Amino acid sequence: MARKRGRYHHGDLREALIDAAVELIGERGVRGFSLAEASRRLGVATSAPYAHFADRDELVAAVAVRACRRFRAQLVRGSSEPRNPADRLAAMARAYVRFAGTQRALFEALFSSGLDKRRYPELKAAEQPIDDAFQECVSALSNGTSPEELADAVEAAAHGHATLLLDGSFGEGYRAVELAAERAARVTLAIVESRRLLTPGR
Amino acid sequence: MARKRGRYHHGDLREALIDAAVELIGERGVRGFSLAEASRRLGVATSAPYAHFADRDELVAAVAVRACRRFRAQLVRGSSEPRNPADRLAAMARAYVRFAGTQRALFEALFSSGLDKRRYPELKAAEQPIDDAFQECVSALSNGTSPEELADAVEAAAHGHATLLLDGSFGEGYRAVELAAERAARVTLAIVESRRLLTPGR
DNA sequence: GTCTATATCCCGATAGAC
DNA sequence: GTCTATCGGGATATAGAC
Repeated sequence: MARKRGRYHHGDLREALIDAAVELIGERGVRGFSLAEASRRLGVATSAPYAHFADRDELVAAVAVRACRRFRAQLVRGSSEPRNPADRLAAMARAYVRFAGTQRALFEALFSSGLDKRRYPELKAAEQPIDDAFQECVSALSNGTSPEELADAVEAAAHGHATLLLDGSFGEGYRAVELAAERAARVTLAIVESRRLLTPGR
Repeated sequence: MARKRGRYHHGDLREALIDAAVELIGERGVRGFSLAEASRRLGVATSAPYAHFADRDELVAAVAVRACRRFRAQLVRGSSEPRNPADRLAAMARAYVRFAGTQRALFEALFSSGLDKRRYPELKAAEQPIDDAFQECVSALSNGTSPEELADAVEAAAHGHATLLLDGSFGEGYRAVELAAERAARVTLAIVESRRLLTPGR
């Protein structure tokens, strides 16, 4: 835990770099993030990171992997209290948007990094639990639709609200986050109620 | 229209730069776009663009403005044929996703550029007609909800499908685009049907 | 409006010492 | 595992000629 102190890292530089990356992305966005500046912040040589990451993108991918875990945790926690399935799903959508609004850097690393995810199988693997969380939450009310389609629909709706929130469409600040989250929750309830329309094939 | 020909531009370099930017963004994403390379493609000096744009971001913003116009046109065209309001709205959501899938570069310039839109009032102005298109389409069925909330909900749902599509969540290629577009259209119908849930206040 | 030339800066990545 | 040193590349932006 000797971060930002001396010139030498006897701790876990790998973890420290991920922390620094999150900070930097939070301040300037993924676009303005560089390996060199992360090193400077930690007081290590710009070559030091290469002992832990093959290149810049690999560090960003590591941030994304961490994001997946936190994200899933927040989704599960946020949706645990309501009793009935529809409300749980709506709470999950709300948690989804709140995560984007409050953990902007992590959300960006996950969805706005411009990374080619096909090149990072571990990231793909880390994303799966997020989908799974929706699936689980949905399984109790799949009557009338395939669970996959309902889960995907809700996830997409939440995702849309989240990204538009980060784009400024809901305004700025705490109020904007809550507004977007609430909207996403309501849309979720609407989708659930009319879920039979999601699979018109039958 | 003497693009890519000689060394000197007697035409409209400003427009040519926007064209080149669209091409480049399409090939490497916004992230990998540079003013310098756009110049190189056109065979002009790297300093030439500065006669038309203050900096790199201003060119990207110009691309985004063009994107707004095309986007709106496609939304309006795509949603003009169905007779009843709900189907029109669903068609608009479908067109939204198709635009993202087929005009990737323009969609990225608009939503994944990392631009601070507050700095580009003309861009804000150019975005308005897109919201308006949804508003108009929604006005015929606002019974039970405020038109704004219904329009925003559908827009967010479409946007979520669009961004997840570009992220690869629906797979790659033509099939993926149509799948995502169809899903967005169905979700729209579900939202419309249960739209009274969007405004629980009353 | 465009060119040539240039200044500056930053970044990614590697080599070799400790 | 980290440092020093360095190479090579590319980008932004300006100055001044045509």
